[in-house]
Amino acid sequence: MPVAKAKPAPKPAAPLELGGRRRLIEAALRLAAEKRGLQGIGLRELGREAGLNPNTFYRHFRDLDALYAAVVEEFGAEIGPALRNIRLNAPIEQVPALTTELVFDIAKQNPEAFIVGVRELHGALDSAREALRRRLTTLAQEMADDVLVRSPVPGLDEGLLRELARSIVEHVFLRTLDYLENPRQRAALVRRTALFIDSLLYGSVVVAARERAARRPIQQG
Amino acid sequence: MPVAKAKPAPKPAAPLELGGRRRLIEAALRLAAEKRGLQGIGLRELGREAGLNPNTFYRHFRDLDALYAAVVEEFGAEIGPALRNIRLNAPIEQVPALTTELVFDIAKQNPEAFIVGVRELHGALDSAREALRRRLTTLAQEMADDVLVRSPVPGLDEGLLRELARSIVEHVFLRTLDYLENPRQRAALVRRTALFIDSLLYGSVVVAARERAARRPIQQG
DNA sequence: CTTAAATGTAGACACTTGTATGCATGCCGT
DNA sequence: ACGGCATGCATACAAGTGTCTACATTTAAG
Repeated sequence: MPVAKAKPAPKPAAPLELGGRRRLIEAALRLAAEKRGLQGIGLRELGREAGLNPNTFYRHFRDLDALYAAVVEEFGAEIGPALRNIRLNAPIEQVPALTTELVFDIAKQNPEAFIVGVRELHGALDSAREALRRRLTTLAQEMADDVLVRSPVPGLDEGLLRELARSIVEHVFLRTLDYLENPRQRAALVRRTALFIDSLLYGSVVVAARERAARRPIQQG
Repeated sequence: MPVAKAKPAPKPAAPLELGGRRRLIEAALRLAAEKRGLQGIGLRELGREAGLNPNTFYRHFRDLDALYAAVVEEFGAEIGPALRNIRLNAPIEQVPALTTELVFDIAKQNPEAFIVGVRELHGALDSAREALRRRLTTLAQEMADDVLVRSPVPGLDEGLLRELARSIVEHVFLRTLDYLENPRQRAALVRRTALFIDSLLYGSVVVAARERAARRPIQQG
């Protein structure tokens, strides 16, 4: 097997049974997370990282945009059910911390996917932003639904709740980046994130009440 | 003046009095905002965008990291005093909306700086993240100080307030990206952002009260 | 006015890049 | 067993890259 003229960087020890496509996706995650983001990866570099010929790329992906789509598609794909399970079953006052712990656990298991996914949420790739936004919107809608089931609050606008859920989900995912960068601060991050969630939810009740009072100031007794 | 062999892309109409360094910084912002981020820019492409010879880059910057530092340094540099002016002088209930409006106005005047700055807040460049974090931390500390001046709340931990201020500043800056992408949604974004700020601040009072009650449940009468 | 510094440029070099063409091998379906 | 498909590879091409050396022009200081 002829050796490339470039200095032979040791190929990553990818599991033998992984197909080329899988290897390319995981190589892309590694490179994007530690370097310049998805778009900073050349496909020759990608091939090297995957242990494949650069041309093999075109056997699995039409172009780099197709690779980006595949990478982003995986982000946060299976996190929803686990979050809902906690929200619907755990003691209510523990839900913020427990759901944050879960997201942190999953991030720890898939650090590159989280780093890349969260960064691209506001990144330069239109299609990636759209796909990731849909993901977060879905998670937020599920959260709002669960909150209404467990803690029905009369007068709380469902749209408002969904709105705040969207901000909460975004916030928690951003915190995974802080956590991955400083694993020793996990406990503090969980505490602060839970506080954030509590503050936002309790505050929304206060704000809603104030708005109702502003609209009909005489109606209380 | 010899013409480059590459197809002659029209040079941007930069003000004639701008020096080379300034042109390079602004070219970097334009390219980073519309393409692949700071690290996706080659310095030949940068030179073309700035209307300069690629080698001129080395007359102003030691390397690309030095350029990145210069770009990031400018982000949000003068926004603090204007925000404080509003927080300390406007009617309290209007502060969230007015400060959000101000940030949106400044973002509209400097869209590329905001796009690049906010993205790099969680980007791949360690030094950029650090510099931007310091910027946001400073803005958050000023906000917390101003809130304590205008709305002193007995028992509200100052550390907690700073923490939430940090989340608020981050959230507002993220919303500038939404605004720049959809200028027609400005009013809705301002309303929602103001609601977020109110909810977080009011909620923190509720949460603090609940924590005090949990610690000494008998002390109230 | 002169000199030094600042700033811009041309040309060259070695290297990398994305992508095309064609070949090779293994697997799967008939 | 055979043909088609999937998958991997080698080679080549044109273009772009970062950075070097040396020269030129403008500006500023003495």
